[in-house]
Amino acid sequence: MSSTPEAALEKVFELAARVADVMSGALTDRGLTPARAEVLFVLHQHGRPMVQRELSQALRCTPRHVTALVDALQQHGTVRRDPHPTDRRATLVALTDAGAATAGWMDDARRAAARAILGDVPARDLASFVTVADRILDRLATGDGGAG
Amino acid sequence: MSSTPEAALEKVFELAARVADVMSGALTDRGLTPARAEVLFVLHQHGRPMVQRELSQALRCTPRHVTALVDALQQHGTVRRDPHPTDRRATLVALTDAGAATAGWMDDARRAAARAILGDVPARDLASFVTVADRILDRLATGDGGAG
DNA sequence: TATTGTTATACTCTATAACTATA
DNA sequence: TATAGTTATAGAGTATAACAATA
Repeated sequence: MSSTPEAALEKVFELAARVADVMSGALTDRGLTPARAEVLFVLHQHGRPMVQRELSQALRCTPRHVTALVDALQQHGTVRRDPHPTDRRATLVALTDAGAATAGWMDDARRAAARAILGDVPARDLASFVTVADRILDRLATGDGGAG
Repeated sequence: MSSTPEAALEKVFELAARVADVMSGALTDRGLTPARAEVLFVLHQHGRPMVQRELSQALRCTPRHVTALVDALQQHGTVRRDPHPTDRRATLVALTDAGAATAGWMDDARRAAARAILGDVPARDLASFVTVADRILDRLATGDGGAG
């Protein structure tokens, strides 16, 4: 078939856009945006409260943006700001009970979506898929992709 | 190894984000944003000037946004507004020489990047990759992904 | 002097609604 | 009455720079 590098790369974009659309819709229903949901997800995966500086690194965004995201989530009731026990400059961001519940739902929804979409794809194809994806990621991390 | 549906879906996101980062950087060097570059690309692929309404459909965005994008590109010198020959309400958006050159460069850069990243990936893996991707896209187009 | 988070400012993406000119 | 594009307005993502409190 048309298994050219160009076609494969285009698939990546198309896929990400479509899947993101679906997820974004589900998030909107819960009063969340993708960026804000990502904060909850990161906190959930980390398992403990995080300082905003850590969040800005994990999210690859500016401290300023973290301030805005946490402000919004605080109003949303899913996140809480606590004083850092030893460093009075820092702020600890923790999931509230509602936030933990939402993060748990996102976790479940992700798994459910993945299984619904890919559940009956042959394991061999899945493996090849992941292999190629990892290869691309390696290339991008190591050298540049030659896109300059 | 970890060829679970969850892992595969996560790869899609990671990939798209990283590749988009690289491309976005190259675009910024030319004074373009991804959304604006997409306008040039669509015009380039279409091969002829387009009415803004057509652009809004092709780009899946609002007419309002098209106005803003075309405004910016006009100032950027890559796009031109011409009166529609028969419908005086409509505006034809055409690539300027500079715009055509930029679109050509994007085309080349995309191909070059795809080859640089995936050029030596076995054709069999590439084919599996595309197969899985198409499968996901089908699922998303047909039913929902079960993400609700 | 360096770091954490904030305020100030700005640009971009994106959407809805109201309006103008034309069909 | 319907359509093409614009102005008006708004929320959200994202960035830089200046600044306050603290280390």
